Amino acid sequence: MFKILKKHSKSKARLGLLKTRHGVIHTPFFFPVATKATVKSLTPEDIKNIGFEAILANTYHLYLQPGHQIVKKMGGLHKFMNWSGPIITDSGGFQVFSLGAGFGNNVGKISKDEDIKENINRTGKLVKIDDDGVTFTSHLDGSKHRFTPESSIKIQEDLGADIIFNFDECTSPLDDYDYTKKSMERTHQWAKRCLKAKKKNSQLLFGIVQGGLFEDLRKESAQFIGDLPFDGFGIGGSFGKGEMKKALDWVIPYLPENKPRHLLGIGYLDDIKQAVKKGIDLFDCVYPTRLARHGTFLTNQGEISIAKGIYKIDKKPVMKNCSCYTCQNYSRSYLNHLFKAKEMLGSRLATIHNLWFMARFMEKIRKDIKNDRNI
RNA sequence: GGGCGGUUCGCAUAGCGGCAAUUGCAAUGGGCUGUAAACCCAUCGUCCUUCGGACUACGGGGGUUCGAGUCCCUCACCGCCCA
Repeated sequence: MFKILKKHSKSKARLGLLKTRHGVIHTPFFFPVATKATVKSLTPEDIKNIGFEAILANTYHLYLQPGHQIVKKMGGLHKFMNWSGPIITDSGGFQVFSLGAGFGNNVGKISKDEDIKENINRTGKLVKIDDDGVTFTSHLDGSKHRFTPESSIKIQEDLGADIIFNFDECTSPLDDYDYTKKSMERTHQWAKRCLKAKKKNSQLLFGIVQGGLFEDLRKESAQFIGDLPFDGFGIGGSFGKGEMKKALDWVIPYLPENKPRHLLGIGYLDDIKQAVKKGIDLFDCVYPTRLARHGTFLTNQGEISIAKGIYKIDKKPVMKNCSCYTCQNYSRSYLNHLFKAKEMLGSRLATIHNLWFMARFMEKIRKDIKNDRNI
C-alpha cells in the first residue's frame, strides 16, 4: 500500500506512492484541510483542478456537526461532500489541545520565545482528560461529549475516510516534562486500544508519536508507536520554534522505513522542505487556507497582505508568472477591493491561489527528489 | 423674524463639572502551523528615546469655577418646525 519509488541521494527524502481505496497519493504530499468536510470556500472540483489528490477532515468537528451518523446515512464522507479522492481524518486529538491547554492561552503547538511556561491553564475550559478518554464541552453549544480511543475509531469508521488516525493527546509546548511524559504514556495506551478497536480492513490506521519538546520522550514514543502494527505514522504534538528538525532526527530512526510518515499540522514552506529532507512523506496544515481568508497570499517573494493600502491601485497580478486562476484573471487592486469590502469572493480567490502555490511547491519537491536535485 | 436641535481626533458617534476624551468604521503595523479563526492583537492629536513627560485640543470669542466638550452670555455655520 506504500511504495517508495526513489530515495534522494542528497538527503533522507523519498518519493513514494500511497495507495488507498479512493486512489493513489504521490508523496511527499500536502493535504489541504477540510475540517468540516469542506476546504473553506472551494468545491471539490476546485481542489482537484488545483492539483490535489487528497484532503484531510476532522473527526471531532464532524461528530459535533452534522454528526457521524448523518454522514454515515448519507453514504459516507466521500459521497456526502462529493469528493471522490482519498480522505484522511484526524482523530480529534488536536482538539484535546486546541480546546484544552491551548484554549484561551494564546498558544499554538509551536512554542515561541516569549511563551511563559508558568501559569498555564492546563485543562482549559472545554476539555477534561483522564486515562480512559476525554470529556469535551462543545465549543458550539456547551453540551458535553465523551471521546475515547474506541469511540474515535468508531466515528472515523462511520465517516469512512481512507486513512484514519489513532486518538491521541496533542500536548502543549507549555507542558512540562512530567506532564508530557504522563500524557505520552496515556497516548501509547490509547494507541493499542485504537488498534484493537478498529474493525474495518478497508481503512488504513496511522499511529501518532508524541513526546513534546523532550528528546528522550520523543525517542521513547517513536519506538513504542513505531513497533505497533500501524499502517503509517503521524508525528504530532508540540515543537520548539526552530527545533522541529531536531525532533525529526530523534523520531524518524525508530519509524519503519517502508511505511508512510505524516508530520501533523505542519505547513510553513521551509518546515516542509526541512521535514521532507528528514524523511517525511505527508503533511497537512490550515496555514495556506487560513492565510488566504485573512487576505495573505503566498508568493515566491514571501507573503503579501493584499489589503494593504499600497495595493489599492495596482494592475499586476498577485504573483508574477503564476498560472493559477486568480493570478490569470484578477489584479491586486481588485483583490484589495474584495478584502476591504469583505466580499467572500476575496477569500475564495485567495484560497485558490494559495493552494495552487502549495500544490506547485510540493510538485517541485517531488521533481527534485526524482531528479536528485537539492530540495 | 420666532422656536427647537446640532457643531468632539479622516467619517460617524459617546460624553451632562476632574478628560488627551467613548465606541464603530477607516488608516497603519503585527500575528496566524493535525481550523474555537472570512479571524485576532497593537497603534491611531503633536513632539520627546522608554516607564513616563511636554505641548496643543471638543466651531469662534468672552464669562462663572480650584477645575469647563460639559454651566452662562454672545457670534458664526448646519438642520427641522412656525411665521
